[in-house]
Amino acid sequence: MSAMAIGKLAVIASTKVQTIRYYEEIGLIRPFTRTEGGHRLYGPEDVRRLKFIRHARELGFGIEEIRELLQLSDNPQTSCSAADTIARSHLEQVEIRLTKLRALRKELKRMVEECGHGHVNQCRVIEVLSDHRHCASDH
Amino acid sequence: MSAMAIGKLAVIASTKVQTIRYYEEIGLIRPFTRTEGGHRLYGPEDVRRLKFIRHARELGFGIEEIRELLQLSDNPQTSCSAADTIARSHLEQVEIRLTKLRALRKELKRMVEECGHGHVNQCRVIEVLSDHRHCASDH
DNA sequence: GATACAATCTCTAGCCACTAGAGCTTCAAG
DNA sequence: CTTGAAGCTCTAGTGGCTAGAGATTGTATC
Repeated sequence: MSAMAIGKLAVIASTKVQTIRYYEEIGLIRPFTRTEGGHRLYGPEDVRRLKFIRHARELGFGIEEIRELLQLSDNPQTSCSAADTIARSHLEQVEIRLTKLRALRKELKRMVEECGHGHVNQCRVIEVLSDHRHCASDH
Repeated sequence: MSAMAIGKLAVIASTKVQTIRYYEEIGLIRPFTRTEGGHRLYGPEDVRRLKFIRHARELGFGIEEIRELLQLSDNPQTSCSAADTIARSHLEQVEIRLTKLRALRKELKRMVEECGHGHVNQCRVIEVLSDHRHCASDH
């Protein structure tokens, strides 16, 4: 009785219909059955699975990482260490991105603060972009 | 005498040859001439231009933003305010990304710190991913 | 039961910013 | 003059969707 069409699943999991079909194409999720006419039908388990996927995507995990995590959660007996490894390495990547982004912000801030508000030929924005040596920090 | 082939330009500007050809395709940079055989030839002005592009890319500017910035730097008489606007709005985007990334890191940290190191059925990593409500902060 | 219309179906192509490779031609050193 | 690196064009692939065309199905109303 709880079977639903793709549109409803999309609303529940805050996804787009096309995205669900895309996830099916790449083998992340499948409707448990179809109607005679070919419409996909999903159950509560599919809702959980799709929410899992979307949440992991929000946290920045890539599709292949998610595929692994799904496999793990499908097999509750397996050791937690694989999931831990994936999450840890993902965290590392985030730390790296954060560091880069902070350096970037610093540079951009300096750039706009020093903009002379005159003509382009005195503009620090253009000048800084023209020559890497004007940068205070690495990036 | 300072004319160089695409390979040398690529080395000087720390780019790949294909990337330069791609930039040409989308109209960011053009060789000032070609050899009879069709090989691209670049001069010092092209080096500066490509470095400008690469540097802006490193700072996270999109191609269309760079296209505008290039136009500005090509016309030193124009007002600086357009460049300023582009840089400022870019800075804003960076701030937003930073905020999101910090929330993300927090969540990931909590996730891996609470991982029980047992089996997946008690694993916080999987559990947190399974349900958004386990998250401490928005993302 | 007929009709209207929303929802779904498949298939193709596009986005961004490159990157990689096939198969051919040109250039420069010896 | 030969050789081999470097260049050429063209096509296709990456990730993670998103959008649209044109056909079909499902469902609510009369």
